Amino acid sequence: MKILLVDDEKDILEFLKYNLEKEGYNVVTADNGKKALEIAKRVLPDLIILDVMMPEMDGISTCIEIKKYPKLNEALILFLTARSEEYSELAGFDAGADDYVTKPIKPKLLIRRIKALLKRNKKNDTRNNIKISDLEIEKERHLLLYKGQEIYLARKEFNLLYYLMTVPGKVFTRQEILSEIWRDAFINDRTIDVHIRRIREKIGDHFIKTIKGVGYKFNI
Amino acid sequence: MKILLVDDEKDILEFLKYNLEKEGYNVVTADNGKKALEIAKRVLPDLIILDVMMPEMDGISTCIEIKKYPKLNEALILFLTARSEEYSELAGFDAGADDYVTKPIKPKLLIRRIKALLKRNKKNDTRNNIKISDLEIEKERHLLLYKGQEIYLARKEFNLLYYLMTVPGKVFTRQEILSEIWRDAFINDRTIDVHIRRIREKIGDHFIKTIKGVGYKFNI
DNA sequence: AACCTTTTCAATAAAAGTTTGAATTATTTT
DNA sequence: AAAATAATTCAAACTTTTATTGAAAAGGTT
Repeated sequence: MKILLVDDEKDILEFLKYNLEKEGYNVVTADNGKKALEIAKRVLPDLIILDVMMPEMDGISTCIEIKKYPKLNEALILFLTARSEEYSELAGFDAGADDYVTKPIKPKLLIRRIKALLKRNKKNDTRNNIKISDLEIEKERHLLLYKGQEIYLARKEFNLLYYLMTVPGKVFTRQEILSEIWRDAFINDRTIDVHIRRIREKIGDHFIKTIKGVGYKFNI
Repeated sequence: MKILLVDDEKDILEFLKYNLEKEGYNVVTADNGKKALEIAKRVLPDLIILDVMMPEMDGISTCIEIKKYPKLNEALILFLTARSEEYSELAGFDAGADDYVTKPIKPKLLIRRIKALLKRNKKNDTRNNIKISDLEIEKERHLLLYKGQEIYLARKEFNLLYYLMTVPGKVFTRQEILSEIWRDAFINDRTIDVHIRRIREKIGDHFIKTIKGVGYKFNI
């Protein structure tokens, strides 16, 4: 989870960076709006934390600029505002903010808000999509793309491949596969083989590797 | 995101306020139509949730009054209605409602609807029109244009197609379709098929794709 | 009330997806 | 190398899901 943190005060930048990284977030910083924009375009952060009050380009203008970039359109925006700047709340939401936190910032509160934001957004997130080399799977659209080509997979096939791809390289035992894809149904062991074969027929043999006596894995 | 919540019952007011704030919304409340109007003018909420049944000024009248204020024109309106008040659905939409939820209110459902509303409004802000290749749907005019040709769809058909088109490519499960289009009615599963068929009859087969065992999607 | 449209239901047909067992092949163990 | 174990393949059998239909019910209009 990548966060871009933008504030003109070095102290705040450091302080927040420290606290966010402690939580396991991947943090990059910028000390003005222009740099923020540059970095954002390159890094494509999931969340951008913007101080509203900044010299030159303020947070709101920065936000508006950011929103002009299609690739950054999905990024969440969180504003930091001083208590007094009431106006900014409104202007900020107009500019496309998803939340705001007032200064002085309490790290715990900020982190709680961030978590809430990310959670709220999880569904529309591309985390449901998995791309490994030239194979891409989009859960929501029930779509498998191999070299850009759409390939249709039946439900069980789709779920099975998706499952294997969630942790590429990991060997999934038959037992694991069974309890994830078939839940509590009792099925013949051959059924898994057959589904694996079907998938292989469609995407080729090299993606799914059999580890005899152990299970199957998605080859990286 | 600011929400104005209007209901004459204190309990409901509190209950909903609590649930909405837990979701991170900014909630103000009013216990009658007049106060609601005053507060709305001052606060300019993004969404106003109105109980239809209220003493003095009911929800629909309040809605009409609200809509008279240009600054509040963009505010989304969601009605709370008792199951029995059949009339209110139509009257509500006429008054400018964007959605309604029937009592007794399940907070989770309400929140889902709110999210859908806010999202819908953010994305296709141009009056809820969707255009995909040569198919164009105009919500407000209840109009479907295929290659410029007007095609008439019955209400359920229209809503269903519209729903599928809100997120082109996404597979909507029967469950999702049911809870969006039929809300809390109990209908036979085949009913969905029948509506899909009727839509296909009118616009051709290639637009709506069946993903067996999963649901339907609007093909991009 | 008569008429028309829309929506739903229920029965059947069709299609697609899933599972199985037997024969075969591959791999590991003894 | 033979035996044992595990995986693959195939086609047939089976299940589930969706499509289609016509008729009935519900809603709305004139």
